[in-house]
Amino acid sequence: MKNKAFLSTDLVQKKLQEAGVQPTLQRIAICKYVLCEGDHPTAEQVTKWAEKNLEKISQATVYNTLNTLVDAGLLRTFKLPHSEKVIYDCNTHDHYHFLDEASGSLYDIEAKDVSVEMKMPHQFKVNSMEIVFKGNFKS
Amino acid sequence: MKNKAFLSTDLVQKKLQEAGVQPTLQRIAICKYVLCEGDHPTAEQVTKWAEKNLEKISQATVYNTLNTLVDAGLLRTFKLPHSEKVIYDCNTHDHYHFLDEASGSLYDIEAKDVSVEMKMPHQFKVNSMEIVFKGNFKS
DNA sequence: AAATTATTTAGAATGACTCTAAAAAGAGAT
DNA sequence: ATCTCTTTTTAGAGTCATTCTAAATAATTT
Repeated sequence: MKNKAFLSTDLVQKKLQEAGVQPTLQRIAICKYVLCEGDHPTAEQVTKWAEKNLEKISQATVYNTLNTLVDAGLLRTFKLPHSEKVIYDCNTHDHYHFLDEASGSLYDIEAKDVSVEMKMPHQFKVNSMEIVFKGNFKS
Repeated sequence: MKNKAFLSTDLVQKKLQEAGVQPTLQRIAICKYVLCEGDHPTAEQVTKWAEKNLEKISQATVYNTLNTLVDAGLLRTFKLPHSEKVIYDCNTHDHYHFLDEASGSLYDIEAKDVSVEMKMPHQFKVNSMEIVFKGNFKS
């Protein structure tokens, strides 16, 4: 399911610069995780990973960096009903989510694979939708 | 849009008893608001209303009462992406929501008025969906 | 290398909500 | 009504994810 290419330091650096973000040590490291390895991580998971993979990093930097990446359009955020924690998503295309209720795992569902028909009063002009499918994933 | 019947004290009391909840003064009052007058209120809005309509009420009682009503099945809760606050919904039937992005107003969308077609891999067994439509409501 | 600007950091602050333990209110039996 | 026993209510402390603050550090420009 998770199918992300490894990104070299150079490539991450380039990505950051293209997005107008100064590629600092901390940002490059966090990007390597959230843009590749990480699968819908929370700030807590990013912090745990960063503490293992960097000499030293502060909680605040993790949040600062994630917010910077969101502002730069490299990440998106959302929350699920069952948790207070923000989830960071490197898939910035139009898509929805499937939550496996047994494991808590999240899967991306492409917008093109879902069609929604609405017979609602014409006063409602819909610009966008957020959909969370919940159920069981059987591999 | 808001189309709720007035509920007398007696009726509220009966509703609470049927749900197995002791009808105290505070609970009856809060029910009158959340089951009738209130439109997708937050705890903050319930507190504000309660402070005007009761001699005295504590923040904790508002939360206790709302949680009791949720446990009793008289209310549902959810959150919207743009706010940290829990929203209390007296519509406990299967339904979705429409958020008017200009005003922040919420409208119920009946599940029967929406049909969702999914062409997703068969490993996904969907049990339920949460949908938030966002756009403009033009009355 | 000095000056200017941007980033990182520790720790305090925030905000919505929950917990704690004591006071008050109800319910039931006598 | 009165005495238990249980349930609610309450004020205030606590929690948890996240943001803010202001000082230290690093990077970039001059």
